[in-house]
Amino acid sequence: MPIMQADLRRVNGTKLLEEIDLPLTPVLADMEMSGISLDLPFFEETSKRLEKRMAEIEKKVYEAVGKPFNINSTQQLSDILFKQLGLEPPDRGNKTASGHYSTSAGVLDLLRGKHPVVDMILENRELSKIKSTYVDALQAALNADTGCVHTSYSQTGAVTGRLSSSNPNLQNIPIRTEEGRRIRNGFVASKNNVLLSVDYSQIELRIVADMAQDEAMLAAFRAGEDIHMTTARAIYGVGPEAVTKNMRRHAKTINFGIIYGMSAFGLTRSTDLTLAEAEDFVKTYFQKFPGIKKYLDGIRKLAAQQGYVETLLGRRRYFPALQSKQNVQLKNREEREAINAPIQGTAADIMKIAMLNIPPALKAAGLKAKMLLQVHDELVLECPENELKETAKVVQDTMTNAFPLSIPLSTEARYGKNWGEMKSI
DNA sequence: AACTAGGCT
DNA sequence: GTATAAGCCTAGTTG
Repeated sequence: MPIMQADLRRVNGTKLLEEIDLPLTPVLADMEMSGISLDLPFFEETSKRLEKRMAEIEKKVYEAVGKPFNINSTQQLSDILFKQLGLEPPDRGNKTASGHYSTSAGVLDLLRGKHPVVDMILENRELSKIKSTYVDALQAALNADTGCVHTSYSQTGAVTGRLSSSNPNLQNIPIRTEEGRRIRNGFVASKNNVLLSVDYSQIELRIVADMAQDEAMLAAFRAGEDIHMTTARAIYGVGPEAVTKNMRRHAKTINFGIIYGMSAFGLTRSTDLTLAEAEDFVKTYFQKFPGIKKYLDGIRKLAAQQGYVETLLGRRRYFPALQSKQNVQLKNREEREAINAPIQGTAADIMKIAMLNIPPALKAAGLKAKMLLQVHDELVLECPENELKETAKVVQDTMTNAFPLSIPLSTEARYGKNWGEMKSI
């Protein structure tokens, strides 16, 4: 840790609220008050179904390893896999701090096919996460008077200026897996209303393009191109027809990597590329987007000189270790943080401005919609069905125009009776 | 309270 | 030589 998290929050916390941050508190208070409706019977049924399935898996696991144990204990599982069953720990046997071999999903994935218990554990892990953190916790958080769950937003919960959400956290509701995504079906619109979700498309990459003033990337966004497709064409040097799914996936990973200050080595960790291939891609990427390269070098230098970086709106984040060359690891880490902070922070600033502007814009248009949730680049609202189109237009316009960059911001809107099954507008 | 794991943008 | 992708919140186990 470069800085104690708590210290940074305290130091910046005062500043954020008093000097820099936007007067968002009443807006957040309204959202917390509104909450979002839960389909309680749905959660009750899901809980039962998962419980039954997990009991089946548990039984099979005990049979497969020859004895019962606590399936939720990573230590017990580690001993069973790597001592009792004699499986070989992959990854040169990296041990956790407690001296056990890791049983993380990444490790288990590499052990697939070596023993039948591995797949069972993986399924159990997924289901147990969903049940404990979501199905059960959300039911417990349901307010009986309102029929809604009411989160708490913190304006100073993230060092970058993002909001955070807790008790319950509604910014990490599953979506990636099929079973997880189903949880969203339990978040429903209240009577006669629909949910409307509007998110910014690739806002962070647009911010990078704007800050770096990289001509090629700006041009791609101006032309309304699929940016990952454009990147794939650039790094592979092929035409649009020749871009395969895999090429686009690699390009997407690189684009994300840029935002996080990732290295070529990091690329090999999240793709199937070899180090040589990854290095080659990064080199080509910077040749095709020279403005990005210049920008990244510039922000590293600036952060070291000043000891801080700023978002487009002047939100600062300090990096005390960056100026001393003592600890290389710490310095590298702060360097990555210094690259990410203005990007993530500017996106947060823009979203906050939009959230300030939306309620008055809705009011001026005579619309009844209410903002319910914010998930960093997404807003979830609720509105009467017959006001859907008009509401979407007001929200999208407000978000698009929240803060002008040298390229337009773009949004996508979806609606539905629940958060899991939404259609494009 | 530390550790491990895993959910999201 | 070593580690290597930013930012969060929550649950279960362990000592």
